[in-house]
Amino acid sequence: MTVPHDPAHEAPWLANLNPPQREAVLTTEGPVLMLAGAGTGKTAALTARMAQIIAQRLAWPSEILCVTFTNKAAREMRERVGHLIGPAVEGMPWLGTFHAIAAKMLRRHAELAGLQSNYTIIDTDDQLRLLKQLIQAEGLDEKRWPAKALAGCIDRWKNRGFGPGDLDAVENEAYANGRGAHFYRLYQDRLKAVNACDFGDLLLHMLDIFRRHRDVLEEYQRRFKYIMVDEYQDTNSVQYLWLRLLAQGIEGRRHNICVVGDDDQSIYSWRGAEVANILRFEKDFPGAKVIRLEQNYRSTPHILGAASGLIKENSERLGKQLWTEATGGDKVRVIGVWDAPEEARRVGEEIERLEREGLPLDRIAILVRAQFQTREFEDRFISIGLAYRIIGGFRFYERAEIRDALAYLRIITQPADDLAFERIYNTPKRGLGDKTLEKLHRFARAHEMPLAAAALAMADTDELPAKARNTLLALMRDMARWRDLAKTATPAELARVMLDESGYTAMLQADRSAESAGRLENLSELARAMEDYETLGDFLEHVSLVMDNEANNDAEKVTIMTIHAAKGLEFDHVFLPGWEEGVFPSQRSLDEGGLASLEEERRLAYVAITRARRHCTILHAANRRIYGQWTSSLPSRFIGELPPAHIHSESTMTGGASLWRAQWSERDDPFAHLAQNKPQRMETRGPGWQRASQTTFAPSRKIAENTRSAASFAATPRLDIRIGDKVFHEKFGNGTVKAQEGNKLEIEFDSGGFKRVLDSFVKRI
DNA sequence: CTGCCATTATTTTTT
DNA sequence: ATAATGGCAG
Repeated sequence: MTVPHDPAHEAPWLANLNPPQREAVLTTEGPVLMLAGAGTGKTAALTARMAQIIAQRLAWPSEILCVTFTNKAAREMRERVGHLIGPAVEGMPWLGTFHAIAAKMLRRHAELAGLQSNYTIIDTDDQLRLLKQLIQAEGLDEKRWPAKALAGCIDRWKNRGFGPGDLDAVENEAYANGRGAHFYRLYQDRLKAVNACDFGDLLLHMLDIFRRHRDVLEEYQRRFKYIMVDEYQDTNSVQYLWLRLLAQGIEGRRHNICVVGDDDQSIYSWRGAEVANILRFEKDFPGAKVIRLEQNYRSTPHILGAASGLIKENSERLGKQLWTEATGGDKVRVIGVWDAPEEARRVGEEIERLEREGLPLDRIAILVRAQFQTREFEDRFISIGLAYRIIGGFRFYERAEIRDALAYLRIITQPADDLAFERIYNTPKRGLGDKTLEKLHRFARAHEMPLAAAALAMADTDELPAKARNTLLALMRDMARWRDLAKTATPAELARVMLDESGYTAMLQADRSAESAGRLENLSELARAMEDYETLGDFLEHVSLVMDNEANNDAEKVTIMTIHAAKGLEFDHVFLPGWEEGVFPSQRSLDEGGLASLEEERRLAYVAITRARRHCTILHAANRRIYGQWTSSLPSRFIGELPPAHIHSESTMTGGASLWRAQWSERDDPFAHLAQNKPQRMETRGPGWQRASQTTFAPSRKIAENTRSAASFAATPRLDIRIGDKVFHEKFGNGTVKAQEGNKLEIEFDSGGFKRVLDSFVKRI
């Protein structure tokens, strides 16, 4: 007995929703555009909407298409829907990333794209190698026409939904004087020949199939009664066309598509995302209901005020006014410092203060514009023994040793995978070189067979020197044996055996360099990860689509990452360093993108500020080393655009930021003497200048002091490590423990350095 | 085929 | 400054 509108009998997923959220959840029929500002609970609304559809029996879970951009978002969504409606989510096969869903469809219809259903998804590494071969084979100068440039073009074309035949004259000119389409076609043919496709192909092939095979398209149109898309402002053209085909169609039925996004958080246009997609949604789907989520549940009024004031400078907005019921809170702090080392020092001190006040480190983040900025903080935090983690940079599955191991696995499941063969055929070193590979290629091409088959055939001829022949024969025999083993062993067992018998493990063990211990560790981590998979195919599908690894959530650590990586996250306290012209907004975007990319930088700044829940601290330095060159810099224009009512400025230089700015405009380069390392002239200046110069030129003493303070609230020491032990550190390699104080160790590294590090960062060896 | 030296390019990143 | 790639000599 359901009583409508009676809160006591209301479905649990409707509780705690505000009116617009509720409207978005209850408007299940017809097109819906949900404009959800930062921190306004869009995921809550989206998951509730799914729960509503399923619970009201409007559709089975298998009849809902729900697309996200990242695996993380897909995981979170699945988890939250499961929380609301129970185990029925297990039956949501079409909740996932664009690529995962397209890959799944393509496995079913591979033959329509000229592939077999067990096609390989290649990564950018393989892609680049393949392109290089093509460029070489065509006799092009790779210096003049780099493979990277071609890869970039192809990527762009695929993002826009262009096949080799769809390029106009301008696009065709973009590579090798009008041979763009030619190379694009060669590349596609080559991929087809090795039964592979790249990431872009997953969507492009499916789009092509939908267009050419009405029956396939209609099957999916009938199946998907409801379509939901997260982060719609990030969709590129193929994704848009793909969605539009699926959402349109069937006569007489409502287009039940609901997209969620925020035009102010569109920060991926350089990757092909088209904000225009969200801006024209109402035109694409006439009668669309537009719902604005504007109540922010994350940040304090000052933080929202600062962010809103900044984003107002942009044109081309759909417009939203964020508000909050929260009151109080501190203003956004803007701090000017002398140089980048001081910036890192300052942030380190602030974090130590917060830590003493009881704020867990994992609620603090440092968000930077570009990866290179992380270094300064990393160095500083190592020396004061502050626990941090850097997100981004090298991902697990991108490491060379992991890729090698995966290539071994790929060649087992897919003997025609030439790219995998090339990758491992001389790794570890077997004495096989380019010459032999070239002969294999020639033979393979002549007989239209994969490299592995060519190797087997040539081992029986006199085409190769005896040594190479024997080596190849041995390798092929190994592969045959592993392929046999694959039938009975679990994927993890197979991996361990292969790495062992191929000599790969031995190669790393013999390598005494700093990284080899970590590489071995990574490989056993890989084998461990494989335990979760029944078949090798499942595992390989997983790694090619899910490149992230969510393993290091263990200890409380400060997070350092790029603003891009922080999108969708929130932290109590956020530090935003490097707000200087040329750094943020970045020089490159100012140079090449004009107003549009400046606005994207501003949106990025908006995303950065809105990550903060309670406190936000912006920093800018007067001097910074860029590409090894000391450069003076001006505070970012974005700082000037923050409403004064919501910020509090301070500076380590006399007179604060305003005076510093005034002095800056008086002369061409007041800091030039510093770049030339002449500290003596500093004595004649005011106390602020002295302080700045002192911290710049005599950092060692200060570091020593701070190190003490950091150790004073140290945790308990590790009992398994004592002085004299050999240990391994991810960044510095092997070393010997010279001293132990709390959880800090002093280690003399084999590479020659003497460092203080946290004991949780080292392993005993 | 391997090791060494020189040249070069250094935003953001998912899938 | 720095790391990573590529060419050339041994």
